[in-house]
Amino acid sequence: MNAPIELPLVVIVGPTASGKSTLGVWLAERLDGEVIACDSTQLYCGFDIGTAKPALKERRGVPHHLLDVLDGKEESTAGGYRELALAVLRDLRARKRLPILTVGTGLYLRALLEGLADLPQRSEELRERLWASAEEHGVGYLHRIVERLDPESAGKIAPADEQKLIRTIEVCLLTRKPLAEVHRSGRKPLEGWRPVKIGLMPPREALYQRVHARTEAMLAGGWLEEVRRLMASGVPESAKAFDFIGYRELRKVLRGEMNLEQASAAIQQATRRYAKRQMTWFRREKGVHWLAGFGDEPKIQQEAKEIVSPQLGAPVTGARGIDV
RNA sequence: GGACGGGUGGGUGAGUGGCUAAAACCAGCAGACUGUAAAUCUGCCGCUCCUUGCGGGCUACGAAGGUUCGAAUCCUUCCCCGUCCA
Repeated sequence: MNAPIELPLVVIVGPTASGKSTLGVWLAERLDGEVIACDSTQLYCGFDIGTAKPALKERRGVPHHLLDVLDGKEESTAGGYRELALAVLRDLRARKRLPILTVGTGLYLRALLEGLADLPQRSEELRERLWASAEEHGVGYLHRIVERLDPESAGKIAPADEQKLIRTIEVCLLTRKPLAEVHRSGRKPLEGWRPVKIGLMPPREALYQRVHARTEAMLAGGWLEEVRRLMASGVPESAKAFDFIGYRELRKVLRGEMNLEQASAAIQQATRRYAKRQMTWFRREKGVHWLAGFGDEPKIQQEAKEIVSPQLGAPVTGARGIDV
């Protein structure tokens, strides 16, 4: 298979509420682009307000991809996202449109750009058994198993990190090889695209203020009603999407375990922590042009355009970036 | 005015003479993370100094005194908060 010609791919990273969507649309309007959401929560149909999914009017006629592609009962995965995104990229290549990725979920971006090792998908039966015996045998049990199956990975995972331990055991059992070894077999990075990465990093205080204001606005905009409707429409309580920030708190409100005021405070706090984790992740992302502001600020938008524009014509130059 | 109960680090709150710069939890900060990632987990968390060590100094449990080799912990007075009695 011949390697396809490299085309530019705009990637916008940043914490929640930093204005990625706004900047994405703004750039798309000026550069013949289409937006591809890279957000594990915006994938879900019906989960709109709380996931800060851009509303139709905010999309301003710019096509948006990978919103509303799962129903509430399904579960997204990094590998699944990669497949979906690759299909969209093929489509945009054929139609000669500039893809603009708005990225909230760092893992999904990495899965798309750097690929994933050839690992089996999750196995629910296996996981259930592991959870059960983990509960029975107490903390440390899973870690001891990993030490036996894959000492190298065991050294990298904390004994309390059951989620990662289970994934490791799962892969070891299904592939009959240590995870660490399977990882060494390599990943298949994205071919045919040259990422141009823009990072939004507004001042911490200002970001938190936006998070607070946005939470209030979402609640005023009918978020609780949305949750009520989703529950009534048959999305099971156990659905993954109901564990997203805000959705879990608002379910408590509906169950009478919490009042709206408490929920609002809890949501703001959880969102702040989430934003912080995103920043930790994105700071390590290579080749990002960082901008110290919000994506809806004209100054920032202009700067972003000045970074992207020169990259559009240039054929096969390697992506250059400023590391922070 | 009287009787109790209480005032602890950013918050909640344990601690009743040395093992206490003070549990635990939360918040905060930093970090890890290849199919749950809006998840999961880790470290730090009074100030300060350096020869970064289970190191030194300083400050700290409402305030001021006192007892003691040693006090957040005991005593005295004062100030504040809560409940009850007048």
